[in-house]
Amino acid sequence: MPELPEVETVRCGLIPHLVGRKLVRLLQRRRDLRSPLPTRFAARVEGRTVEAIDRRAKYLLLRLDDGTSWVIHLGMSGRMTLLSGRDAEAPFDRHDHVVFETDRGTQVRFNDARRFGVMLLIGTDALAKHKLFRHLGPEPLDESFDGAALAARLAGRKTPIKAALLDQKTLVGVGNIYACEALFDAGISPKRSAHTVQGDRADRLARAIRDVLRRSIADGGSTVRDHVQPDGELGYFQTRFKVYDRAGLPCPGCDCGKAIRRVVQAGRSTFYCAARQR
DNA sequence: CTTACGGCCTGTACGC
DNA sequence: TGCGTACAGGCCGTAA
Repeated sequence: MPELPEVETVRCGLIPHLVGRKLVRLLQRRRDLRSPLPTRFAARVEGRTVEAIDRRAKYLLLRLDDGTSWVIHLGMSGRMTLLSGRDAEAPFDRHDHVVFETDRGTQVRFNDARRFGVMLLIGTDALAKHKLFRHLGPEPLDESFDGAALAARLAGRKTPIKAALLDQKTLVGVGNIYACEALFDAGISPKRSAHTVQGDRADRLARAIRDVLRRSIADGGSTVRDHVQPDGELGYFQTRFKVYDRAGLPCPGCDCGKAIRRVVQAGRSTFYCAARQR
């Protein structure tokens, strides 16, 4: 489900309930996510205190007090929901794969119908060198991310700019929705060869990426089908989409009067306005 | 090194 | 109603 804004929304929803709390019980209801859950998972988590929750790319990082990071990726359909009191006694859904509780009685359920999600326990020192993290590009919301940084990552690349934005080696956190939206906001065609996005175009695109991600976080992310905040609230940024999933509707950006088009690039739907985006 | 593609899963929407 | 198909917010491994 989640791109950067959805993961960030989940992170912020979990922090008040988990940071400083001891994890007292973990139930593993099935092991076979994208990769198998950690061996002796419950024993390695129970009794640990969560010191912080960070995010790198689309990964949540629960920092435990024994120097390990509990790495969680939500895949396409993963959710983390908080339950307390009576609600915590509700029967499990068939896709509630991992359930855990804190010393304050808060229950967290990790639900992931498609099982593209990931959970790992990795020593915090070793994280940056781990194969899942080693090749990740820059964080778009870091202060140092700007047009020049983006342009440097795009130099020499012949793939379409849309595909380059989805590649987490270029930059992290952008998925199909926000790639479409950012390209629209920047007025750049998704088909343009990535290496031609330099100078002013790269400045506009870097700014558009940062803006769209920030505005979505402010709205609690986008609830297209799966995303819910940990407290059960929906996200609302989908009401502000200008092109994503709007094929055939009029372009909202100018008076071009053209309809939003849908094409397939790298196996994913791209939505754009052929008049406004060059 | 880069790029393209199949595959991983389940659920849902749609056309017949 | 059922059935088949296409598609869905991600990413990995492989091959060229």
